[in-house]
Amino acid sequence: MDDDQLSRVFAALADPTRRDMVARLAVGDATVGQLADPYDVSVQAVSKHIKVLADAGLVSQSKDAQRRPCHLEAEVFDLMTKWIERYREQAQERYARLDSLLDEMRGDERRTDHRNRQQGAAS
Amino acid sequence: MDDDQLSRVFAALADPTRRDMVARLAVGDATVGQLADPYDVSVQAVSKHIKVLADAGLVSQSKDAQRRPCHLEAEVFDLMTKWIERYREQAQERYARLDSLLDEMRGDERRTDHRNRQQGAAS
DNA sequence: TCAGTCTTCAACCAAGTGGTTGACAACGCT
DNA sequence: AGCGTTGTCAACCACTTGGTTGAAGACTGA
Repeated sequence: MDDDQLSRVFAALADPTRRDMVARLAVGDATVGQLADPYDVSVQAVSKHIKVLADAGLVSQSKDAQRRPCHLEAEVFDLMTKWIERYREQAQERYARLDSLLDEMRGDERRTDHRNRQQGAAS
Repeated sequence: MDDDQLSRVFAALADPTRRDMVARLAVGDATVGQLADPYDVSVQAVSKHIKVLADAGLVSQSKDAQRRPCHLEAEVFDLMTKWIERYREQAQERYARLDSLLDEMRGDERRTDHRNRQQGAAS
């Protein structure tokens, strides 16, 4: 199921430390130790983070003696982008359609009224 | 600051049920009850899910008597897309740069740290 | 072979998450 | 006023998660 991977990818990127690592890896490959360096957490914790990223398919690891260089897999990003774009466009399209519809009937009551939304929690 | 919201957005979309709701809301606004209908979980659970989506800024709620119609906020998707695109492009760019570089020096070993990956195991 | 380096595995812990049920606030309808 | 509807809040529970420490596997180098 593709859905499952999508969940893993989103979950993986929900953590700021892991997003940071992705940013670091976008610059170039790095070993676990090199990735762990900037943070003051244990190497084991970083190793776990990498495992999460790898399970999501965002990162792959190769072997270099004891080292395990991490490499960013760019393709998986497409999976996300596709999902996002799909619903963003759909929503915006609907928005536009609605605008013209409201423009037409101006004052008629449809059972869906957008427009008067009011964000509750804004800090 | 912004980083925090990005975390919330990714975390919100890591749940398949919530992604499903976003898909549903992309078609048109819906009340909590309408959103809860397709799933066999309690309305309270759905209410919680919506709260998560709302906290992430993906959804807003308006008032219609007792009802709380949910509305998809398309703008926040851009935040994600921007983040994703940034690192995807960066990684792909690096990839291309590396390819031509390797093509040039074919076997020469540079001491520029991030160049020495072994990349033995591709899928 | 033996010490040192790099990484992962295993067990554990505090905090967070998705689910439940019960209570209740807010509202429309008789 | 009283009832049914809609949604949220609060407390609780099982499970996951991000962190820790300790041990061990895999490899290099003397």
